Amino acid sequence: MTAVQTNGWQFLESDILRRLQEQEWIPGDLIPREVELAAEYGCARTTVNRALNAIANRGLLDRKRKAGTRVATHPSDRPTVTIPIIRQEIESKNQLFSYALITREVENPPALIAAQLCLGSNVKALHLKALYLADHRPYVFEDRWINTETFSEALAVDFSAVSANEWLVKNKPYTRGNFTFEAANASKDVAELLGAVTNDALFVLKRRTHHKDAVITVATLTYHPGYQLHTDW
Amino acid sequence: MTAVQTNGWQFLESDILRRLQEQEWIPGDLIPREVELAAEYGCARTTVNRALNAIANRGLLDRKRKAGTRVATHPSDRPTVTIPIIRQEIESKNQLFSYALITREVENPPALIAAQLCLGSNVKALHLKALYLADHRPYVFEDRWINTETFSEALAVDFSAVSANEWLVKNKPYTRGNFTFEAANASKDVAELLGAVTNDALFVLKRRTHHKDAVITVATLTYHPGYQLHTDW
DNA sequence: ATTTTTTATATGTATGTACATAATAACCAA
DNA sequence: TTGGTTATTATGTACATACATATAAAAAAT
Repeated sequence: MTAVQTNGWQFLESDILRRLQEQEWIPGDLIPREVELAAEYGCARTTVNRALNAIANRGLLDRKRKAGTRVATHPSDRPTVTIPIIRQEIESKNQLFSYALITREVENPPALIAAQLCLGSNVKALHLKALYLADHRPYVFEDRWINTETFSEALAVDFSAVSANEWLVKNKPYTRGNFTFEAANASKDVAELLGAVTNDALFVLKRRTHHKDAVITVATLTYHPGYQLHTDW
Repeated sequence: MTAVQTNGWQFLESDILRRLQEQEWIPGDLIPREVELAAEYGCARTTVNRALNAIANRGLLDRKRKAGTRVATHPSDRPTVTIPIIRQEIESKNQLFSYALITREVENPPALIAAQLCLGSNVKALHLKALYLADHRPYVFEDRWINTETFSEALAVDFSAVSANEWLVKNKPYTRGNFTFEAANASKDVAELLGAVTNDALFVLKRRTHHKDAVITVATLTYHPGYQLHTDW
């Protein structure tokens, strides 16, 4: 599947991965030292170092100074789930992307949201509800709160044309945060919006976005029935 | 939040990340060349190379020979969702892990499963159903098919004591495959097993595991109501 | 104008060397 | 034994250097 890399350190990487797969060394085992592998492969220790580090970054090797390099004992699956910008996700399926703002209010968030936004009580925030559509069919419903204390620019933006999702990506890139995936039964309101039946199981993605330690926004994305998030590893 | 790295290339990495966050360069921009950054920071080009590559691996920079290094234009969120071994996941919450095999049959899989296992029609496979418990409460229900053509050793294993999950990790480590996350309404049977109510929205994880291009197993993991998969990035 | 060829150049990779550092292992003292 | 000190050593990092390679941009040819 993966093309052969004739590179050097990349060849080394794939060759050592092969040896791991073939269980030449089993989990917990100490593999040969860098100098030994360098001799075996006829290359510099630097090159071995680079290859082993690449594998260790994937979590398949544990490396410690002086202790040597061991085969990881908990080879937990670490697939990288790429959560795309919604527009990109839809357009990559060759479907027409569209977006509809439902409500835009400046109001007091419920306590839980306020806590997540690190807001004091009785501080208002910007509350957006919007629907993203693929080929005019509901794709995902977004319920978003934006912290206007740390992020007052948002108040000046009319999110009817540009989605908060895209606007934020464009104006506050390179932020961090966290995600939660879960399943939830559709409420009557959400079911109506998504063309679902009340109580349908829906895939829900909650995200909280920071920018330099300040919480910018929390969003709950409720996907249409049947949505699947896919990943290889 | 992140500790300051005094390392060198790691300092460089975090400093360049900072400059990205502060939008010194915006998406699409060409950032200074390696030699220029090396001069600016007073280090070798090798060091800059390492730092920039680390950032590019995260997807925040796009690098091309001769073209230079640009700030990525689609900073899609790429959190690494670590899907732990179930035992580890439970024990890391300081809960008691237990496991119960429900059924173990060698039988003809339904067409869809047969296709996923790359099996011809009328070829039997090993079918396991099991329940994983945390503090004696149902945690996740596993419905697994194992390809006994590519993986005949499994037939000799009695999965009543060791879970297929753990046995596979131990005996066929370093495999690859793919995942699908979705939400599903609980069937009557599954609801009963998981202590849920029929129709409850449950988080479902489907995985297909390969070993050197041969499909080993497909598994559907249905989590207890309220389960959340969490990740930072 | 369009296509092809050439050139310049930024990143990619490899190596030898040197020193730093973490952590085991060996040693010694109580 | 137990506890603490020291020596050893495998990996971590940095640098100078050299050459490879993709490719954008310039030059030449059509």
